Amino acid sequence: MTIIKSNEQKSSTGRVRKKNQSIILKAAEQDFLEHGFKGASIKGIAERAGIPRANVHYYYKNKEAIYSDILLEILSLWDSSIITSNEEPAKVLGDYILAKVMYSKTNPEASRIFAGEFIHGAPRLKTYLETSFKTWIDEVKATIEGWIKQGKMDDVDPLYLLFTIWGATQHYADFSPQVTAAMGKDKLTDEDFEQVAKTLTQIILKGCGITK
Amino acid sequence: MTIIKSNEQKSSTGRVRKKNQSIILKAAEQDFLEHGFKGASIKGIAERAGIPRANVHYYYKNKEAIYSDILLEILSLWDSSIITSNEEPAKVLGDYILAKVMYSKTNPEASRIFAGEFIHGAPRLKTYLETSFKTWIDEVKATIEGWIKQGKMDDVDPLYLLFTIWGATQHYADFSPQVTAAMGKDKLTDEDFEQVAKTLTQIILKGCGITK
DNA sequence: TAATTACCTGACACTAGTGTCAAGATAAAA
DNA sequence: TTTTATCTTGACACTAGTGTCAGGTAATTA
Repeated sequence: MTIIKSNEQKSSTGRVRKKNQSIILKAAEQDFLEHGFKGASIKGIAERAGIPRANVHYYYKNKEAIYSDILLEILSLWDSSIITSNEEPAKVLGDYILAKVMYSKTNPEASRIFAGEFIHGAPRLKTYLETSFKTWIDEVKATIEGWIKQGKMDDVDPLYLLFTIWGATQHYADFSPQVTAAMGKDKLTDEDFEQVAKTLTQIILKGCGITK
Repeated sequence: MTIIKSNEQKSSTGRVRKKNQSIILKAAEQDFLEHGFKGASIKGIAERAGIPRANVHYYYKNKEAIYSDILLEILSLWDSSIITSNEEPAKVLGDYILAKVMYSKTNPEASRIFAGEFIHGAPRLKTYLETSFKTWIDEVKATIEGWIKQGKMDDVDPLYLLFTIWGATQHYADFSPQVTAAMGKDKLTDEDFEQVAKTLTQIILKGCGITK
């Protein structure tokens, strides 16, 4: 399997197909989340989805095909929060941090599946990392380097800055049990997430010497 | 399985036992790393270790028992980097960030297994999170709150600060394929890690208003 | 060096999971 | 309302993985 292409559905009007695929994908996401790719099973997914296993096989050749569909959707979501270069650093980075925190709040499952992929060596993301990801990175890097040259912020390695933002924001989704244990609550509230974004923005902007 | 206690070896002089357990654990760590807990198999571990499966069963009742041993060792490592309260914030936090970055460099496998545990809901860490972890957190929280009261740093939620440090430092181990892809190299060098620690310390200390 | 204890492993009897297929049921199009 | 394409599912024939045990071999200890 090599991401990028997928969704090679048997041509059809869809409808029943669409509904069932969605049920299967939802069940699969849960199973992958709990057990990881290797640990998840079509059997388990079928049971969770409440349909016979053979029916899952009717829509998806195998586990890889299901996972591929899920990963593809996650990637499109992940990429979409883009840094635009026309605004001031404070605005751009602030927006980006907020978007990332909200992503952790709204799509913790996606974040975790994505993280799991990296933890296990990202065997299915090689091409993605070499293509669209690399392009995106290079653009952002150039933008930030521009800011530094213009004296709009301290001389901070753009990549380390990005990694810091990613690590700090994704942490709330990926390490959720640790976070909630530390905070002594079952679940973070909307206000908690807002506060996280605010604090993080404050630390990082100030830490990079961005005043305005 | 409920962490905390383990290592209930059949009493013995050890030696052959010790050697073999170490071989098994090393192989198991790799297998867990690649496939996650559920995805790893005793069969796979035995093959990787180069011994018959029945021999693995001689030392370990089942997969849980192996995993338990590994997790226990990781936890002891993780806890050990402690924040001491007698020094100035700049020194304490700087040391802590450095220690965390170096942990990511030296023990990426441990970091990833630990992360995997959280991603999959941390079913085996519940007691840990409620006991030693919680105690540690509360102490550190008090220390940082003390610094804030003394005006040694900005009013930043201690927990959010900690999460930021964890997320940012662990990122280099847990998301290693993403990091290397972004940086365009196969592996981070010692200098890279030093630079990471330096940059991170700079951002976070300055970001929290710690000047000295 | 004999006796005891620790270690090793092939073989067995499972359970879990996979992928395919044929025959029927539903839905859509003609 | 046929006819045709889509969908459904039990059943089959696998492969992968588990845990135990008996009868050995190698180490230790007396």
